Amino acid sequence: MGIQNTLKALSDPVRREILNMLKGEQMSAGEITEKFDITGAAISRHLSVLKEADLVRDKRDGKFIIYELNASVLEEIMLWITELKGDNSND
Amino acid sequence: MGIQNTLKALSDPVRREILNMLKGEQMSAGEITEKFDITGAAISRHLSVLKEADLVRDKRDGKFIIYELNASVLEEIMLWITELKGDNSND
DNA sequence: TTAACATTTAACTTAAATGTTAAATGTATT
DNA sequence: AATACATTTAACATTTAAGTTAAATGTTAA
Repeated sequence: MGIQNTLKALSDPVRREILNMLKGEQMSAGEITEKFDITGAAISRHLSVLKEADLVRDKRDGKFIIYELNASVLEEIMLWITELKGDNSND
Repeated sequence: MGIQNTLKALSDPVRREILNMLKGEQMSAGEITEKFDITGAAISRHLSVLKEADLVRDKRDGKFIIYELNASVLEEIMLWITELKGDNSND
């Protein structure tokens, strides 16, 4: 994990869009794929990058694999940025 | 500009380290280079990526080119993350 | 157990990113 | 003006990332 994986995952626009789609609701890989103009295989790899970064969680539901957002990892990024900005009110 | 450039710039560990070094003080390209095990040319390109993303500003001082942090761009990232996390207290 | 469907994994291609060395640019010094 | 110094830019090699198609895996239903 770590900030490197997280920022790498966030640096791709398709992956950011996926995260945004998962904000409100859980979705299957197929539903996610429908929203893009790239193949399911490509989406699947994007999902695995997001999973690697722990930005999403997945679970199987019958034929489908359902993805949900895990935004808690982003706390670390917030912290890194906050420190960089010199807001050390919590040092 | 935009979130894409910013996150792309942040996704490299050398560039993040540069930003961290610039947190407290301004530094010349040469001083920055000294801290790494890669050539000045490589650092120079990293600096230009950071500049492109408006994460740093530069100015010439005689023979030297001095870099300083511009953390204000990170506000946008904070906002994006905040929205993703569903903290819509400011909608 | 076979067929159909959903998703992932593998093999491959292409494009982009990172590093190197060498040349170019700009400033200072003599 | 010539040399030295600081930095950037160009040309190139290597690695990494993102996409494609095809094969593999896992689940459901006939």
